[in-house]
Amino acid sequence: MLNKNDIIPLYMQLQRILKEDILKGKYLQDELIPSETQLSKKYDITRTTVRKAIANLVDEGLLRREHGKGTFVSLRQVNYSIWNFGGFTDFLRKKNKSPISKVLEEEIMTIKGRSYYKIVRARGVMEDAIEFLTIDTSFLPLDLLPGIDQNDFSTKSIYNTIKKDYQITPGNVELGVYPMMGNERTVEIFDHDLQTPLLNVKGTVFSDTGQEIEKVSIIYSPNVEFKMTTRVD
Amino acid sequence: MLNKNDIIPLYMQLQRILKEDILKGKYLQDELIPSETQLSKKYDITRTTVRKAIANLVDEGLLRREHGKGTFVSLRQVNYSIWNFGGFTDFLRKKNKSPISKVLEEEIMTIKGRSYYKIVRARGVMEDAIEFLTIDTSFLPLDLLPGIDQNDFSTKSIYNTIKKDYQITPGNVELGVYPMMGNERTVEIFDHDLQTPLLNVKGTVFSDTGQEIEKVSIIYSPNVEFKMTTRVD
DNA sequence: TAGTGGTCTAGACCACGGT
DNA sequence: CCGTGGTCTAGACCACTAG
Repeated sequence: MLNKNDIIPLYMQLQRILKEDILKGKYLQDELIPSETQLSKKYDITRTTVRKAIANLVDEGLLRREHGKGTFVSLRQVNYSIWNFGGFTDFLRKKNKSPISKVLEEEIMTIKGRSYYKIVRARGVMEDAIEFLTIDTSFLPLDLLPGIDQNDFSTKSIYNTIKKDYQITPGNVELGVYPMMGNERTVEIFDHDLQTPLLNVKGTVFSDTGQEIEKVSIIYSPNVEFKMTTRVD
Repeated sequence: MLNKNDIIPLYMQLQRILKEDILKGKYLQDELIPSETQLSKKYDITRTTVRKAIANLVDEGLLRREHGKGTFVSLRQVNYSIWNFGGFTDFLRKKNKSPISKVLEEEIMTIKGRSYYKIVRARGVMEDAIEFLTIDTSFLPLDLLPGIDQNDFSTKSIYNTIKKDYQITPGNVELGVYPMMGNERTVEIFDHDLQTPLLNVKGTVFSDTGQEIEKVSIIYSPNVEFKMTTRVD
């Protein structure tokens, strides 16, 4: 039952109950869950509130609605629309996901006489299991960001660290999109078929003063969609 | 204003209006849009309906809500659209190249009760030899663009024809980028290795009145770079 | 025809942010 | 304090699906 005096909104409480029921197997894949009307009576809340709970679970990819038929369990792979760079952590937090980073490599290296901190991370979400969504390789110039290599970026956001500790704000990004074949590492991390081509986005992030803050290469999991909106004239 | 008798839901109509206002620059980055109450009064609909429109735009990443403050434009706008979206012919002309189009397929077909003119073209440049850069598949709705199938698009630009003959101006474009493997056709046209993955951009072009003008799928040659500039905040 | 989800109204009270 | 967004109620009518 729901607690109407709880700080937690009713739709969230219901959402949690439904999610647990689904994950516990009370409702099986492609099975109907109770109708909106039934749920609103059972929990003594309005249909509007039930709909909000269900809408969120549809967004999360746990449920699927079919007009005139009902609401079905639909445990498909989640497709995340990622069309931006800077906000991976924030993007997932807004969706009530728990972002995860795993550091794969770290190195100080010199390119063309300039010293860089190179860090490779697998990034994803923690749900029932860990699902990795991207593999990010970053090159951060040590002259501009001294000591940046002393951070633990398995828990912190690189962008927030640059903003807070160095008072540098990322601005323009130049990026290119390239197709690539998977390799041993991507197969291991994304658990995809070796034949599946992947997307690789390479970019340079500049501060508003025009300084090069970061060079980055992002390999996207096949489960991620790369979408955007723009204009032509 | 909104049309309460339209088949299109009110929240969608409002959503479209707000989206266009944002993309056209009526509201600038980090600027407040009118409050939910103001919008509900202006368009004579309830706050619930306004909220649904805004919620969708927040999901799309065009808006950001802040409790107690208001709703802000939060747009990571792509400044430079893909170089051949909407401007392939003009783009090449400006570079003193000779654009070439070869029609591969043409067909009138019906999708979900709507009639479309489907045209597949290989597009490229004529230098010493012909070099094809993209394979474009366009679906043009015949109810909106009657007689569009009577043109010879091996010499004319689809966009210019739409602008001049139908007085419709392309505006927003929603697009997704996907990696794909080559096939017999791409190998023949681009003369690439079958193992090479390619980029496929799929998009929908809308007019400024929100009508769907074209669905398009573009396969890029390995010789083409897909680049753009954007911003993070 | 009965039941489902899809949309919408006209209210209400609350929590948050800035004055 | 007032205006903002966040939640919720108790209805209503519609469009779709299936028996």
